[in-house]
Amino acid sequence: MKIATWNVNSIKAHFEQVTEWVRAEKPDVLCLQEIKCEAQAFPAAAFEELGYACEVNGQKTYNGVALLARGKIENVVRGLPGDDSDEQARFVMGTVFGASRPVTVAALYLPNGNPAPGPKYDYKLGWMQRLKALAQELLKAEGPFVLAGDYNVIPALADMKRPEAWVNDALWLPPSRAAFQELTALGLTEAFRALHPRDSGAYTFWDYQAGAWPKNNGIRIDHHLLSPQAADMLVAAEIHREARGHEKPSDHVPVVITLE
DNA sequence: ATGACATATGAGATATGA
Repeated sequence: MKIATWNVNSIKAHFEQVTEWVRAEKPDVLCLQEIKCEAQAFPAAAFEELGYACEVNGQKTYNGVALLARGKIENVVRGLPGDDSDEQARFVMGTVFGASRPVTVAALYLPNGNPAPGPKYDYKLGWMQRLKALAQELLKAEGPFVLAGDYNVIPALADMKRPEAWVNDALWLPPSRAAFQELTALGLTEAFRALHPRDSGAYTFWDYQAGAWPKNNGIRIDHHLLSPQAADMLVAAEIHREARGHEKPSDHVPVVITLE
């Protein structure tokens, strides 16, 4: 069972690239971030033709996430629990059935948090605490779940080309990393690093500016966090960096894990 | 240090991104 996550930076702007990739890779589950459209504007029919059910938490202009799966999606949750006043569309979760047993999958778009310090950074850290609370609840069921998406957190030095450029950035500041480590300390496994412990230089985002892509000046911020039961099923984790080389690409590339 | 580049909105310039 292949579970992909991809920040597509507008599904409208990159629709052809995304559907072409889906036809080629045939992920069983696809978590999309920054679709930048409301639910009714999401091209669900095109994905349904490709065999996917779609659950969208949409928003005009900014944010927006979608959970796509071959077959049905049940127990859908839109919005990260814990703050009814949060109107940003950054979370959708559901149960999918492609594997030997049901798997809960969340598509999440964690706040950027810049500039830090400030209210946007406070929002990011609060969001991460709510995500931790959700993970703690999910862990009680002792079943497989995957929290996949754009975390906007650089976990370690090996996950960026130019550490000096990120010293004061919300993606790297100690509280951001500490909150991320609180998630893994619960017992969650970060899939790519677990399978590629020494793979320095593997990135998932390259800025559009200043020739970041040709210089491989990237960062690794798109992750899958797995419950212990999902980690037991993990056999592969790959970054599809070639997607960044297309004409007019998203600034992020797909990351795909395989569970068996 | 700043801005470079890209997207959406809406029709020019601004907000956001990371």
